Amino acid sequence: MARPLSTDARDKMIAAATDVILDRGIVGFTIDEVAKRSGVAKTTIYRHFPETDDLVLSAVHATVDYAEAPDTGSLRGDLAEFLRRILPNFTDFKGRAAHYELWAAQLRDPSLIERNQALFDAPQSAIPLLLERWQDRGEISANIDLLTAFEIIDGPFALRSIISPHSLPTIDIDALVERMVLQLQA
Amino acid sequence: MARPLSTDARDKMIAAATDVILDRGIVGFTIDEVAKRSGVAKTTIYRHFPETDDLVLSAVHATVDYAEAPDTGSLRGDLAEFLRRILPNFTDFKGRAAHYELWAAQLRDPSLIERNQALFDAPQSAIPLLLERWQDRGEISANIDLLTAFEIIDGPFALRSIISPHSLPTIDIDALVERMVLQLQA
Amino acid sequence: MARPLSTDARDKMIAAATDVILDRGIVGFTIDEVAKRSGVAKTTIYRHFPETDDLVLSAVHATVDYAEAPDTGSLRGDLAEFLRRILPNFTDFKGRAAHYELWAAQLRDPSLIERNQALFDAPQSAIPLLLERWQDRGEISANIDLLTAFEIIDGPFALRSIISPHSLPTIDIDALVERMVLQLQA
Amino acid sequence: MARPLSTDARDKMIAAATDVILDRGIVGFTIDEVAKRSGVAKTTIYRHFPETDDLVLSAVHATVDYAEAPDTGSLRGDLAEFLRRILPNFTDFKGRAAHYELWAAQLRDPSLIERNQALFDAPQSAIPLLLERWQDRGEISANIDLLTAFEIIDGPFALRSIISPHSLPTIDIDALVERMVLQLQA
DNA sequence: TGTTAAGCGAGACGGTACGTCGCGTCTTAAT
DNA sequence: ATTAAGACGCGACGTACCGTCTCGCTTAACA
Repeated sequence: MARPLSTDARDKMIAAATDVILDRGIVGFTIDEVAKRSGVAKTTIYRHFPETDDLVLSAVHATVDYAEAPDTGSLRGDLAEFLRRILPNFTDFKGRAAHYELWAAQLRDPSLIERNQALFDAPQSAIPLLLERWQDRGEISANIDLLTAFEIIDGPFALRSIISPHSLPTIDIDALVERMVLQLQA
Repeated sequence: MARPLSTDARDKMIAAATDVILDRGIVGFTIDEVAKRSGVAKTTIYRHFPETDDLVLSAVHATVDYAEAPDTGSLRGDLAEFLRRILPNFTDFKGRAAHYELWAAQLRDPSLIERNQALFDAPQSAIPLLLERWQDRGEISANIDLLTAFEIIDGPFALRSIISPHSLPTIDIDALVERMVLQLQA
Repeated sequence: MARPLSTDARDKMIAAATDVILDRGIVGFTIDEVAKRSGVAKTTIYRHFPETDDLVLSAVHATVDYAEAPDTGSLRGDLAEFLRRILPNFTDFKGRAAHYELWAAQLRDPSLIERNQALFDAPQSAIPLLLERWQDRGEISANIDLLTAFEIIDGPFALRSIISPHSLPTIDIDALVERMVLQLQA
Repeated sequence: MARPLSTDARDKMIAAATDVILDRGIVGFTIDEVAKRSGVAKTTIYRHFPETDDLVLSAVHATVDYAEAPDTGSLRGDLAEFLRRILPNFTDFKGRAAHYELWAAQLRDPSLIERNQALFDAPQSAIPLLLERWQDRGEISANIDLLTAFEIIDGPFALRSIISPHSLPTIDIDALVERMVLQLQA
C-alpha cells in the first residue's frame, strides 16, 4: 500500500559503493561516503541494507568477472582455458582487490557465506558444469564430488592468495593442470 | 641516558590485546579497549606499536597453535599426522577465529606478509622441514619447490575455509593424503 | 465537488496531539508520533495543519481550563475568587505544563500571539468582563485600560512562573488582592 | 593527573554558542553549528557541557546586560532609573531575544532555575540591594519580602513579555512607578 | 649520588563515522 | 480526491575510536 523501495536509489548506491571499495578497500568503506557519492540519503541506504555487509557484497559482486565454463573438447584444454580465465581475478588490481575483500569478509564472518549463497550460485556454476561434462565424457573419476573439485581447482589460488599473493602472476598453468588431472582421474 | 621501554607494560598490552581479539574479533579490536583492559596508557601503546597491525599480529600469533613437523617414518604417516595437527586451527572456534583474522588482514593488506615475515618464519618451518626430509628419503619428487608444497598441503584448507568452512570438520584426511601423495610424487 | 477534509481525522489527530504533549511536553512533540498514535497519515496532518504550531496550540488549548468571570458582588470577592480559579493553571502539573509551553512558544515566536489570537479571545474574555463590571459599579478607576488590568492581575503569576515557580502554591491570595485593589483604585 | 579541560576551548564554544543563539534563537540552536563556528570538536563540547542547556545558559547569560542598582536618593527616582535601565533587555532585539529565550527555557524546564541559580545570583542582586536601602531609609514597608519585591517590580515586564511583547516600547514608566510605590508602601 | 631525559598513567583535544530520529515532501494503492 | 502507509533527501543527534597532545609523577642511565 505504501511506496516501494526505489530501484533507482538502489542502483545509485550500489554503483557508489563499488566505487568506494575500489578506491579505499573494504577497510575504508564508509556509509557516509557512499551517501555522499551517490546522492542517496544515509537513511535510505540503511532502509535498503540494514546490514552494511549486504551492501558491500552486492557491490563487490558487481566487480568480479566470473568465468564461464569453456568447452575445448578435452579435460586438459578445458582446465587450462578455465584457469586462464579466472587468473585475472587474482592478479589484476581491480579484480583482485574485490575478490580478496570478499574473501576477507567471509573469513571474518562465515555466516556471510550462507546469507549470500544466492550471490554465488550463478558465478560458481562453471565448475559444476565442467565437472558434469568431464564425468559424462568419462575423462575423470565418477566419485569426485563438487567440493572436492573446488578444492582441486581453486585450492591453489586460495592458498597463494593468502600466503604469497605476489607469486600469482608467475603461476605455471601447465604444471598446475597436470597436478589437477592426476587428482581428478584418481 | 633515558629510561627504556618497559617490557612489563608491553606484556600487559599484548595480553589485553589477545583478550580483546578473542572477545570481539579483529573487527571490534580497539586501542582504547586494550588501554582500558591492560591499564596501560594509550600513549604508551603507540610508543611500543606505532602500527596497530603490529600489535594485532603479535597478539594473534600468541593464540595460534602452530603444528610441529611429525616424524612417523613414512610419507603417508607424516602427512596424515601433520594434517591432524593443523586441523584444529581451522575448526576450533578460538584457533579458527585467530587464524582467519590473520588471513583476512593479509588479504586486505599484502604488505603485512612481508612486514611480518618474522612472525611466520618459525611456525611455517614445519613444511620446509618435512619437504626436505621426504626428498632426502627419496619419497617425493626432487623438483617440488616450497611454494608448490604449501599449495598442495595447505591449499585444500585455504579453499574450504573460504568457500565452505562448515565442511572442515568432516574433511576426509585419508583421501586428502592420497591426493597429496599423487601430486608430491609426480 | 471534491471530498472535504475529514473532521473525523482532525479530531483523532488533536486527541493524539494532546496526548503526546501531556506525555512528552512540547519539547518531545513530534508529527510522526501523532501520526503513529492517531492512525492518521502524516500527509493528512500536514493538509490540516500546514504549520505545526497550529496543531500544537489547538491541542494545548484543549488542556487549559480557562477561568470564567465570577460575580460575587464585590471587587475584593471577585478578585479573590478569580485568582482561586486561575491558580491551578499555574500549579497543577497538567495545566501548568500546557500553560507554560504556550507561553514559552509565544516568547520564542511572538508572531504566534497574533496568528492565534482567536484561540485566546474567548479564554481571555474574563478579565475584560470583570474590568467593565467593576468600572460600571464604580469600584475602580475609570482610566485603567485592559492591558494595565492584565498587568495588575496576571503579572504576579507571570513573574513567579518565570523566576520562582515552586513558590506559586504558597501564594498569599489575600495580600495579593489588597495590592491589586490599591492599583486598580488609584 | 590528566590534562585539564581547556579554558581556551571553553571560551571559544561559549562565544560561538552566543553567536548561534542570537542568529537562530534557542530553537535552531545546534551543537553541530557551535562546533562548526567555534572550531571546537563536538566531543569536546559534550565533555564540557554534557547537558546542552548548560551551554545555552552560559551563553545567554553572557548576552544579558543586567542593570546595577541606581542610587538617586529617592524611592521614585531609584525606581524610574532602574526601570529605564532594565527596559532595553525587553525591547532591544538582541537583549530581548536572549532574555526571552532564557525565560522560555525555564518555563519549559523549571529545574533549570535551581540548577543554574548561581548564574542569577549576581545579576539579581540589584533588587535585594534596592529593597534593603529603601527599607533602611524608611521609604517602604518593612514587611515587603524579596519575592514580593520582584513581583511588584519585574511582574509587569514578565506579563507583557508573555501576552503582549510589542507593547513594551510604549510602556508608561511614570504610571508604573506610581503603582509600584503604592504597593511597596502598603 | 644527584641530575635529567625519557617513560609512565590519565585523559582532553580535533576529527571522522556511526546508526537513529524527526522533518516536510513524495509516491503508491485502496477507498 | 482523500486517505493510510511509508520511502525519500536532509540535517542533527549523542557516542565510539582515532592518533596527538598535555599533564604531573616515576625511574633508570650518566655525570
